[in-house]
Amino acid sequence: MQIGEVAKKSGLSIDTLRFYEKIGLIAPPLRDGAGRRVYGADTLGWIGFLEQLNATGMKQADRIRYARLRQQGSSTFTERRQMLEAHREVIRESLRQMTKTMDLMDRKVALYRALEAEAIGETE
Amino acid sequence: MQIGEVAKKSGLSIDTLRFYEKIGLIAPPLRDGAGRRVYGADTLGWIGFLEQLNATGMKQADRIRYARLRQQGSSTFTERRQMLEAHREVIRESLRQMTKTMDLMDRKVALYRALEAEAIGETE
DNA sequence: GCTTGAGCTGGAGTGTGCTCCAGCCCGTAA
DNA sequence: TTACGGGCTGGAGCACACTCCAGCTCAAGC
Repeated sequence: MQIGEVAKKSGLSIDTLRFYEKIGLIAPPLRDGAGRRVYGADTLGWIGFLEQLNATGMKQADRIRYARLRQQGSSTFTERRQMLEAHREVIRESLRQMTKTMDLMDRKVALYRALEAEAIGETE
Repeated sequence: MQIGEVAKKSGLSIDTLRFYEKIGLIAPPLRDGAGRRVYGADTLGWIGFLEQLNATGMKQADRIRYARLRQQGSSTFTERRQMLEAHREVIRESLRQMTKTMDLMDRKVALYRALEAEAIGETE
Protein backbone atom coordinates (compact mmCIF):
# COMPACT_ATOMS: atom_id res chain seq x y z
CA MET A 1 0.00 0.00 0.00
CA GLN A 2 1.16 3.50 -0.80
CA ILE A 3 0.60 6.39 1.55
CA GLY A 4 -2.45 7.68 -0.32
CA GLU A 5 -4.27 4.40 0.10
CA VAL A 6 -3.40 4.17 3.79
CA ALA A 7 -4.64 7.72 4.22
CA LYS A 8 -7.93 6.94 2.54
CA LYS A 9 -8.50 3.73 4.46
CA SER A 10 -7.41 5.02 7.84
CA GLY A 11 -9.02 8.42 7.65
CA LEU A 12 -5.75 10.14 8.54
CA SER A 13 -4.27 12.66 6.14
CA ILE A 14 -1.07 11.94 4.24
CA ASP A 15 0.63 14.68 6.20
CA THR A 16 -0.49 13.15 9.46
CA LEU A 17 0.86 9.75 8.45
CA ARG A 18 4.28 11.25 7.72
CA PHE A 19 4.07 13.25 10.93
CA TYR A 20 3.27 10.10 12.92
CA GLU A 21 6.25 8.43 11.37
CA LYS A 22 8.48 11.37 12.26
CA ILE A 23 7.48 11.30 15.92
CA GLY A 24 7.74 7.53 16.17
CA LEU A 25 4.10 6.48 16.29
CA ILE A 26 4.39 4.52 13.07
CA ALA A 27 7.52 2.57 12.18
CA PRO A 28 9.27 3.84 9.04
CA PRO A 29 7.88 1.70 6.22
CA LEU A 30 9.87 0.17 3.42
CA ARG A 31 10.43 2.23 0.27
CA ASP A 32 9.93 1.25 -3.35
CA GLY A 33 12.45 1.89 -6.10
CA ALA A 34 11.38 5.51 -6.36
CA GLY A 35 11.73 6.16 -2.63
CA ARG A 36 8.00 6.02 -1.95
CA ARG A 37 6.67 4.54 1.27
CA VAL A 38 5.20 1.05 1.02
CA TYR A 39 3.13 0.07 4.02
CA GLY A 40 2.49 -3.44 5.26
CA ALA A 41 -1.01 -4.78 5.76
CA ASP A 42 -0.72 -4.58 9.55
CA THR A 43 -0.38 -0.80 9.40
CA LEU A 44 -4.12 -0.19 9.26
CA GLY A 45 -4.76 -2.29 12.36
CA TRP A 46 -2.07 -0.46 14.25
CA ILE A 47 -3.42 2.94 13.21
CA GLY A 48 -6.88 1.84 14.30
CA PHE A 49 -5.53 0.96 17.71
CA LEU A 50 -3.70 4.28 17.94
CA GLU A 51 -6.93 6.05 17.12
CA GLN A 52 -8.68 4.20 19.90
CA LEU A 53 -6.02 5.22 22.38
CA ASN A 54 -6.37 8.74 21.05
CA ALA A 55 -10.15 8.80 21.29
CA THR A 56 -10.00 7.60 24.87
CA GLY A 57 -7.66 10.37 25.90
CA MET A 58 -4.18 8.88 25.86
CA LYS A 59 -1.57 11.58 25.42
CA GLN A 60 0.70 11.67 22.41
CA ALA A 61 3.78 11.16 24.57
CA ASP A 62 2.34 7.95 26.01
CA ARG A 63 1.22 6.68 22.64
CA ILE A 64 4.76 7.26 21.40
CA ARG A 65 6.15 5.40 24.38
CA TYR A 66 3.81 2.49 23.68
CA ALA A 67 4.73 2.49 20.00
CA ARG A 68 8.43 2.36 20.86
CA LEU A 69 7.89 -0.54 23.24
CA ARG A 70 5.94 -2.37 20.56
CA GLN A 71 8.80 -1.91 18.13
CA GLN A 72 11.15 -3.47 20.63
CA GLY A 73 9.24 -6.72 20.49
CA SER A 74 8.37 -9.35 23.04
CA SER A 75 10.78 -8.18 25.71
CA THR A 76 8.41 -5.32 26.49
CA PHE A 77 5.19 -7.27 27.08
CA THR A 78 5.13 -6.49 30.77
CA GLU A 79 5.70 -2.80 30.32
CA ARG A 80 3.06 -2.60 27.63
CA ARG A 81 0.56 -4.46 29.77
CA GLN A 82 1.22 -2.05 32.61
CA MET A 83 0.61 0.89 30.31
CA LEU A 84 -2.67 -0.61 29.15
CA GLU A 85 -3.72 -1.33 32.70
CA ALA A 86 -3.00 2.25 33.65
CA HIS A 87 -4.93 3.51 30.67
CA ARG A 88 -7.82 1.25 31.62
CA GLU A 89 -8.10 3.18 34.85
CA VAL A 90 -8.12 6.46 32.96
CA ILE A 91 -10.95 5.16 30.80
CA ARG A 92 -12.83 3.90 33.84
CA GLU A 93 -12.65 7.34 35.43
CA SER A 94 -13.69 8.91 32.17
CA LEU A 95 -16.68 6.59 31.92
CA ARG A 96 -17.67 7.58 35.43
CA GLN A 97 -17.43 11.25 34.51
CA MET A 98 -19.36 10.79 31.27
CA THR A 99 -22.15 8.92 33.01
CA LYS A 100 -22.38 11.53 35.72
CA THR A 101 -22.56 14.37 33.23
CA MET A 102 -25.05 12.47 31.12
CA ASP A 103 -27.35 12.28 34.14
CA LEU A 104 -26.93 15.99 34.69
CA MET A 105 -27.71 16.71 31.03
CA ASP A 106 -30.90 14.66 31.34
CA ARG A 107 -31.99 16.59 34.40
CA LYS A 108 -31.19 19.93 32.82
CA VAL A 109 -32.98 19.08 29.60
CA ALA A 110 -36.06 18.05 31.62
CA LEU A 111 -35.84 21.28 33.59
CA TYR A 112 -35.60 23.42 30.47
CA ARG A 113 -38.55 21.59 28.96
CA ALA A 114 -40.58 22.37 32.06
CA LEU A 115 -39.51 26.00 31.98
CA GLU A 116 -40.36 26.26 28.29
CA ALA A 117 -43.83 24.87 29.01
CA GLU A 118 -44.21 27.50 31.74
CA ALA A 119 -43.30 30.24 29.32
CA ILE A 120 -45.85 29.04 26.78
CA GLY A 121 -48.46 28.99 29.54
CA GLU A 122 -47.63 32.60 30.24
CA THR A 123 -47.84 33.86 26.71
CA GLU A 124 -50.99 32.01 25.78
CA MET B 1 -15.28 35.69 47.44
CA GLN B 2 -12.07 37.05 45.96
CA ILE B 3 -10.40 35.47 42.99
CA GLY B 4 -7.87 33.56 45.07
CA GLU B 5 -10.57 31.79 47.01
CA VAL B 6 -12.51 30.92 43.88
CA ALA B 7 -9.31 29.56 42.37
CA LYS B 8 -8.62 27.40 45.40
CA LYS B 9 -12.16 26.06 45.63
CA SER B 10 -12.67 25.50 41.91
CA GLY B 11 -9.25 24.11 41.13
CA LEU B 12 -8.77 26.61 38.30
CA SER B 13 -5.83 28.99 38.42
CA ILE B 14 -6.31 32.71 38.96
CA ASP B 15 -5.04 33.29 35.44
CA THR B 16 -7.54 30.84 34.03
CA LEU B 17 -10.40 32.54 35.86
CA ARG B 18 -9.44 35.89 34.37
CA PHE B 19 -8.99 34.23 30.98
CA TYR B 20 -12.46 32.65 31.22
CA GLU B 21 -13.87 36.06 32.01
CA LYS B 22 -12.10 37.57 29.02
CA ILE B 23 -13.50 35.04 26.58
CA GLY B 24 -16.98 35.21 28.04
CA LEU B 25 -17.24 31.93 29.92
CA ILE B 26 -17.68 33.68 33.24
CA ALA B 27 -19.66 36.90 33.60
CA PRO B 28 -17.56 39.87 34.77
CA PRO B 29 -17.97 39.91 38.54
CA LEU B 30 -18.55 42.98 40.69
CA ARG B 31 -15.51 44.87 41.99
CA ASP B 32 -14.74 46.03 45.50
CA GLY B 33 -13.52 49.54 46.36
CA ALA B 34 -10.00 48.64 45.29
CA GLY B 35 -11.07 47.29 41.92
CA ARG B 36 -10.72 43.65 42.93
CA ARG B 37 -13.13 41.04 41.63
CA VAL B 38 -15.82 39.88 44.04
CA TYR B 39 -17.54 36.69 42.96
CA GLY B 40 -21.04 35.61 43.89
CA ALA B 41 -21.75 32.27 45.54
CA ASP B 42 -23.22 30.82 42.34
CA THR B 43 -19.88 31.14 40.56
CA LEU B 44 -18.53 27.86 41.89
CA GLY B 45 -21.57 25.91 40.69
CA TRP B 46 -21.29 27.42 37.25
CA ILE B 47 -17.57 26.66 37.04
CA GLY B 48 -18.30 23.10 38.11
CA PHE B 49 -20.78 22.76 35.29
CA LEU B 50 -18.31 24.25 32.82
CA GLU B 51 -15.74 21.72 33.96
CA GLN B 52 -18.19 18.92 33.34
CA LEU B 53 -18.86 20.15 29.83
CA ASN B 54 -15.11 20.41 29.38
CA ALA B 55 -14.38 16.94 30.72
CA THR B 56 -16.96 15.46 28.39
CA GLY B 57 -15.42 17.04 25.35
CA MET B 58 -17.45 20.17 24.65
CA LYS B 59 -15.40 22.66 22.66
CA GLN B 60 -14.51 26.05 24.07
CA ALA B 61 -16.50 27.83 21.33
CA ASP B 62 -19.65 25.92 22.30
CA ARG B 63 -19.13 26.47 25.99
CA ILE B 64 -18.83 30.19 25.26
CA ARG B 65 -22.00 30.08 23.22
CA TYR B 66 -23.82 28.34 26.06
CA ALA B 67 -22.47 30.86 28.58
CA ARG B 68 -23.68 33.75 26.46
CA LEU B 69 -27.14 32.22 26.15
CA ARG B 70 -27.24 31.73 29.90
CA GLN B 71 -26.41 35.37 30.45
CA GLN B 72 -29.34 36.33 28.23
CA GLY B 73 -31.76 34.72 30.63
CA SER B 74 -34.97 32.82 30.19
CA SER B 75 -35.52 33.73 26.54
CA THR B 76 -32.82 31.23 25.60
CA PHE B 77 -34.15 28.12 27.34
CA THR B 78 -34.99 26.37 24.09
CA GLU B 79 -31.64 27.04 22.51
CA ARG B 80 -29.81 25.92 25.61
CA ARG B 81 -31.86 22.75 25.81
CA GLN B 82 -31.02 22.00 22.19
CA MET B 83 -27.33 22.49 22.88
CA LEU B 84 -27.52 20.11 25.84
CA GLU B 85 -29.40 17.56 23.80
CA ALA B 86 -26.77 17.73 21.09
CA HIS B 87 -24.02 17.37 23.65
CA ARG B 88 -25.84 14.38 25.13
CA GLU B 89 -25.40 12.64 21.79
CA VAL B 90 -21.70 13.46 21.80
CA ILE B 91 -21.38 11.94 25.25
CA ARG B 92 -23.36 8.88 24.20
CA GLU B 93 -20.99 8.29 21.29
CA SER B 94 -18.05 8.85 23.56
CA LEU B 95 -19.39 6.32 26.06
CA ARG B 96 -19.75 3.81 23.24
CA GLN B 97 -16.15 4.43 22.18
CA MET B 98 -14.84 4.20 25.74
CA THR B 99 -16.64 0.95 26.38
CA LYS B 100 -15.39 -0.54 23.15
CA THR B 101 -11.80 0.44 23.89
CA MET B 102 -12.13 -0.78 27.45
CA ASP B 103 -13.06 -4.21 26.10
CA LEU B 104 -10.07 -4.13 23.81
CA MET B 105 -7.77 -3.15 26.69
CA ASP B 106 -9.08 -6.09 28.69
CA ARG B 107 -8.39 -8.49 25.86
CA LYS B 108 -4.94 -7.08 25.25
CA VAL B 109 -4.01 -7.18 28.92
CA ALA B 110 -5.11 -10.83 29.06
CA LEU B 111 -3.09 -11.58 25.95
CA TYR B 112 0.03 -9.94 27.32
CA ARG B 113 -0.37 -11.86 30.57
CA ALA B 114 -0.53 -15.08 28.61
CA LEU B 115 2.51 -14.11 26.57
CA GLU B 116 4.43 -13.17 29.70
CA ALA B 117 3.64 -16.58 31.19
CA GLU B 118 4.92 -18.17 27.98
CA ALA B 119 8.13 -16.23 28.23
CA ILE B 120 8.68 -17.35 31.79
CA GLY B 121 8.09 -20.92 30.67
CA GLU B 122 10.80 -20.45 28.09
CA THR B 123 13.42 -18.98 30.36
CA GLU B 124 12.88 -21.40 33.21
C1' DG C 1 8.79 12.76 -24.96
C1' DC C 2 5.55 15.30 -22.46
C1' DT C 3 1.93 15.72 -19.26
C1' DT C 4 -0.27 14.28 -15.11
C1' DG C 5 -0.65 12.47 -10.67
C1' DA C 6 1.33 10.76 -6.73
C1' DG C 7 4.82 11.12 -3.53
C1' DC C 8 9.19 13.23 -1.44
C1' DT C 9 11.75 16.62 2.02
C1' DG C 10 12.45 20.32 5.32
C1' DG C 11 10.54 23.77 7.48
C1' DA C 12 7.10 27.28 8.51
C1' DG C 13 2.41 28.21 10.11
C1' DT C 14 -2.03 27.35 12.72
C1' DG C 15 -5.68 26.80 16.35
C1' DT C 16 -6.72 25.77 20.98
C1' DG C 17 -6.43 26.67 25.61
C1' DC C 18 -4.17 28.23 28.68
C1' DT C 19 0.20 30.23 31.44
C1' DC C 20 3.51 33.58 32.60
C1' DC C 21 5.37 38.09 33.27
C1' DA C 22 6.44 43.14 34.17
C1' DG C 23 5.08 46.78 36.45
C1' DC C 24 1.62 48.59 38.95
C1' DC C 25 -2.02 49.49 43.08
C1' DC C 26 -4.22 48.43 47.69
C1' DG C 27 -5.06 47.16 52.55
C1' DT C 28 -3.56 45.12 56.75
C1' DA C 29 -0.32 44.08 60.46
C1' DA C 30 4.15 44.83 63.03
C1' DT D 1 5.68 53.61 57.79
C1' DT D 2 7.04 50.14 55.67
C1' DA D 3 6.85 45.49 54.41
C1' DC D 4 3.97 41.93 52.59
C1' DG D 5 0.37 39.46 50.46
C1' DG D 6 -2.97 39.64 47.21
C1' DG D 7 -4.94 41.56 43.18
C1' DC D 8 -4.82 44.43 38.69
C1' DT D 9 -3.78 45.07 33.36
C1' DG D 10 -2.02 44.16 28.76
C1' DG D 11 0.49 41.45 26.22
C1' DA D 12 3.88 37.86 25.23
C1' DG D 13 4.86 32.95 25.34
C1' DC D 14 3.96 28.03 25.36
C1' DA D 15 2.56 22.97 24.57
C1' DC D 16 0.15 20.08 21.76
C1' DA D 17 -1.12 18.07 17.57
C1' DC D 18 -1.28 18.71 13.50
C1' DT D 19 -1.49 21.24 8.61
C1' DC D 20 0.32 23.55 4.80
C1' DC D 21 3.69 24.85 1.45
C1' DA D 22 7.61 25.31 -2.05
C1' DG D 23 10.18 23.01 -4.91
C1' DC D 24 11.55 18.70 -6.21
C1' DT D 25 11.50 13.51 -8.27
C1' DC D 26 9.49 9.70 -10.48
C1' DA D 27 6.47 6.51 -13.38
C1' DA D 28 2.90 5.59 -16.47
C1' DG D 29 -0.24 6.67 -20.16
C1' DC D 30 -1.10 9.09 -24.41
